[in-house]
Amino acid sequence: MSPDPTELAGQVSTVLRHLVLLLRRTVAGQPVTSQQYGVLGSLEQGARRMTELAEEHAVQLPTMTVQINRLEEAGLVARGTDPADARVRTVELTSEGRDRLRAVRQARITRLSRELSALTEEERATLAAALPVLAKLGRT
Amino acid sequence: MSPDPTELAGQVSTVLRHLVLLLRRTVAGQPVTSQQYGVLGSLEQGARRMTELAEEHAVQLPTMTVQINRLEEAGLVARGTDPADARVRTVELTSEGRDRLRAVRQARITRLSRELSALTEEERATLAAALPVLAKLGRT
DNA sequence: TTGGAATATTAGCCAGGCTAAGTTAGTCTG
DNA sequence: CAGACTAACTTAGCCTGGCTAATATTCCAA
Repeated sequence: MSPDPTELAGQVSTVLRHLVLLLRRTVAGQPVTSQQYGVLGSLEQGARRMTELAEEHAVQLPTMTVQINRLEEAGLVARGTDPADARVRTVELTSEGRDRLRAVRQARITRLSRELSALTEEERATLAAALPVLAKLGRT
Repeated sequence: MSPDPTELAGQVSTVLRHLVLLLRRTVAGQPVTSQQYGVLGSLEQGARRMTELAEEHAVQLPTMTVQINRLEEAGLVARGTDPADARVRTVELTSEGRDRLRAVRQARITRLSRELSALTEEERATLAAALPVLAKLGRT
């Protein structure tokens, strides 16, 4: 009813605050942290190089190095090399990493589904309609 | 068109990932961190006690103690006492803290407004309609 | 009046950011 | 083709922001 950008921005801020707190509660104490989960997700389609991962996660390269170190120690990913360029290190899922990714994703979707089941059909439709709009934000 | 909870959950996950990354980019390098901003926001209506703040931010008490220490050192909040109970410490905004809060909030809303202006009127309406639904999530 | 509960703080740990500096490998130029 | 620059990554050292466990203090109730 009131698509004035400034007023809407205030409302979005409020809801965002709610969602951020919700996420924090949801994420605490999982078998992988949400950052690790995100990185594992990036590897699902195959090996990636460090720079790609860092860029995709909006993080500096050294930060990603540390993340991958931890995932490697945990046996969830393995480093490799690029035969065409000896400078680049590749990273890929181990089978254990793939299993873990699947399990965590399943748990997340289950939890979210439960939340969404508590909504009415109409509310879900409203939410579904808004998703493409949310996906557009920040692409500017 | 497809408000099946499980399928919707998958889509929500994807969008959530996008929004989290967007937030991270947006928040980096601000004059106060987003946590500090959140705490300052909690103090806007007046003094609060430590336990209240910790609960509201879904954080353990020691974590809040450290946060408040930093904000106090920065001169943005001041600790006080409750005359009725000597165990409790209260926290309130200094005038500098209030100014800072206002400025950061203004900057955030401006940035968000700019994002939202790039959408069509219809997209904004769709988004506005979904906000109450998003606000309901996690209240289960 | 004493013992347990409530409120905070301190100390010490870990994850996850950052920059600066170092290493190794590719590339380009004179 | 040698030397310099660039690119890809890692290491080191710092900060924020979580956590638990241990400590003061203060309150309250038996």
